[in-house]
Amino acid sequence: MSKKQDIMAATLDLIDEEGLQSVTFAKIFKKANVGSGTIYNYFANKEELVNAVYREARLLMGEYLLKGYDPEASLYERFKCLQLNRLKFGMHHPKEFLFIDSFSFSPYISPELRDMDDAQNSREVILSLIIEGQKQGVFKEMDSHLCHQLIHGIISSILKGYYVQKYPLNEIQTQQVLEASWKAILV
Amino acid sequence: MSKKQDIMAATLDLIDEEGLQSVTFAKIFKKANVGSGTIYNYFANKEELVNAVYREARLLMGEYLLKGYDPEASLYERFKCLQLNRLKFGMHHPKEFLFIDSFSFSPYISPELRDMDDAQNSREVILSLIIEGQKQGVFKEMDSHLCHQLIHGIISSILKGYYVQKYPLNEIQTQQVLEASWKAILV
Amino acid sequence: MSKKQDIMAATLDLIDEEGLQSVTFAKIFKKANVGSGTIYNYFANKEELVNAVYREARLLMGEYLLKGYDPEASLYERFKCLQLNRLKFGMHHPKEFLFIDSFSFSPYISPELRDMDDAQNSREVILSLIIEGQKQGVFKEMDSHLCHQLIHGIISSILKGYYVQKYPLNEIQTQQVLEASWKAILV
Amino acid sequence: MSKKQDIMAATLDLIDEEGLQSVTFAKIFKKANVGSGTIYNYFANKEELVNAVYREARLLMGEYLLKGYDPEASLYERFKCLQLNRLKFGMHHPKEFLFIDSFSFSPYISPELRDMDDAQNSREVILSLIIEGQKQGVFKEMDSHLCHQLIHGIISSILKGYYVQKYPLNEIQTQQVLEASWKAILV
DNA sequence: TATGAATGAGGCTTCATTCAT
DNA sequence: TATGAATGAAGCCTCATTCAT
Repeated sequence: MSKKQDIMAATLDLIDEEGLQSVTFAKIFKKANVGSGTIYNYFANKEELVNAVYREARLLMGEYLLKGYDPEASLYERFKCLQLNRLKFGMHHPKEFLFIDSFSFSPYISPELRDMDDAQNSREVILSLIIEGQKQGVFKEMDSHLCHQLIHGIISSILKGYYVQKYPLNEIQTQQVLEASWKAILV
Repeated sequence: MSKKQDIMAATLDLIDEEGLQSVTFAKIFKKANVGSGTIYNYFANKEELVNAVYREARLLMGEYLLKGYDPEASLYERFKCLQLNRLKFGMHHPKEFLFIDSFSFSPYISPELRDMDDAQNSREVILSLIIEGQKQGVFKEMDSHLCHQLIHGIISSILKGYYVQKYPLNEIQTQQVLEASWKAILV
Repeated sequence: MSKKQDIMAATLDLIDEEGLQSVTFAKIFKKANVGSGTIYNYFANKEELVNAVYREARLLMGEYLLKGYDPEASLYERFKCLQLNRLKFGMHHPKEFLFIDSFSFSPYISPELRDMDDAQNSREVILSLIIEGQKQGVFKEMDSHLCHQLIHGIISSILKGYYVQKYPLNEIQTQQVLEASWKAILV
Repeated sequence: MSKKQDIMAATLDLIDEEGLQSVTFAKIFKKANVGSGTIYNYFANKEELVNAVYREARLLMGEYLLKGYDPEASLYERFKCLQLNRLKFGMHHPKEFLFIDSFSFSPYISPELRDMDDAQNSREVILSLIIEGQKQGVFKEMDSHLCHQLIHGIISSILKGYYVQKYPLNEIQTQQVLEASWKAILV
């Protein structure tokens, strides 16, 4: 692994372990096993480092969200695929998920980055699906962004409870969550 | 207003405006109009101050959540009351809501405080209501904490979108959100 | 002496001893016997500190240059007074003189400060005197700024040689220098 | 041009543009178009580099000062030649002149180097000339080093004013300056 | 109780220097 | 000889905290 990747991985680990506010360069250098000046060969300052870590996490998530998405499948199948992908992403990449969730609206993250297109523009896919479902009379008529926020929020919230081990998230709970988010927006 | 309250109010304002990570004592002193030593008459250190602000916000929320709650009302009425109270609290106290939401799982907040009982123990009320609904066969059988997290998460997520003005939250949207959270957990 | 004055005195001493480029905060704090943060109660940063030291030195010099100046005295008396004052200032305040001489054109000193009026505007007095002498046909006709630079430069140069003990500067040498600068610009 | 010369030229340019205190190796490497390690093939460290640049400037000046010097010419002619050479050197090699002037008494330059003999020992020539003039009763009796410093100082000072465009230095001003320095030391 | 000058540990960053290629 | 990624000592500066008033 390159020094640059070492540094970024150590940064994400530390953010997850202690929160961004307590991540210092000293901790990063120690964990990444690099000299204190090495980071400046790759990042102009701390903010750029954090933004780079954020960008990488977003790219990873963007890839993940559309895994196995079949535009020809039924509305229900497509909905479940998107929601499951998001849930699985959070379960398999907790550090990335929490970092994105916490800092998307932090002043530490530059606005352009926050609004970056995910790898394959998953947001657009989900919004289209919502509008399609509403046109078919399957989903309740409401502001599409409100609807998006709603089903997205269910996944986020469930993941946060899972992280602190409020409950397990096995196959059965996973299905319950997907069902709940589907039913929430039905007519 | 007492100096203590001045300090706590200034702290919450600053956290809301700039994020906890960039709140310094110097800014608090300036905004609260007190001398730099004054705080130590009330709080042993910065962590205690932040925890006190957190505790106050939680107490305020706890009060709010059970406003107008009638234990004799129907399951549906009681559910709607609790969800609406949470939503209204977030709308009327955005600083408090966001602070609680962001820092409930932060290492900055002591664990005992995070798990504190609200003023009138609103969490217990909600959990009881969930279990009651499940026993009646109205709510789907699932882990009650999962269920709680689910309906709580819908409100939180909707509020965050509202704060960044993704959509309005008038009477009609409010009803849609309450309906969605109700339908999400029906059998 | 106040902390602020301690800091400024230590800074000037260090500049004299080691040159501005090697003056570090650590050295200043040690020599001034103050904590490392104390300086920021008085100066926003290192540049402001150095500029403040420069301003003080300029004010001191400005006062000195017009000491005992009698506008009614003869041209020769007035010329000697100004030149002697400059020489005496350099002999009695070598640190201030060298600092001003070295850094007046350094980017470290802000342009407004460099062009500040001395206490009683000694530069104007000298220039007037030069022009007056030229009108009387005593001084050679030449650009007044060139003439000013010439007689000023003699003093500066003589002082620098004195500082490194190339020669003594007793009463006799002093008179020789004043005579030389007077004769240099006669018709 | 060799890499070594590239490095030295870049260093002198940068010292002239920004002052020694802000010249970093990174800037030198960039301007000289060499790799960051290359310098260490030629100079053990930064101080040696700066001293080498200083030595080169001094050699260049030493050569210049005795250009066209005719030991057989009259005292006046020889004096004018030496003074004019110094003035012309400063006008044609401002970077070298200022660097020498600023750092001759800086702790950055090693004492041996500061007192180095110029290529053809111009200092000795000037001192001899002064003593000769005094013996002839043309120059005023005074410490020869004081006298040397005096006429040298006039040239230095005039050049510094010229660099900041206080006045032009055409044929007429040049002659005025030479005359002034001659008259300054006459009996 | 209220103040704010003083403190110093620790933060981020720079930059001369090394060393493997 | 030429390179530049890596280094870490040391620089400047911030800020929570103390203490004399």
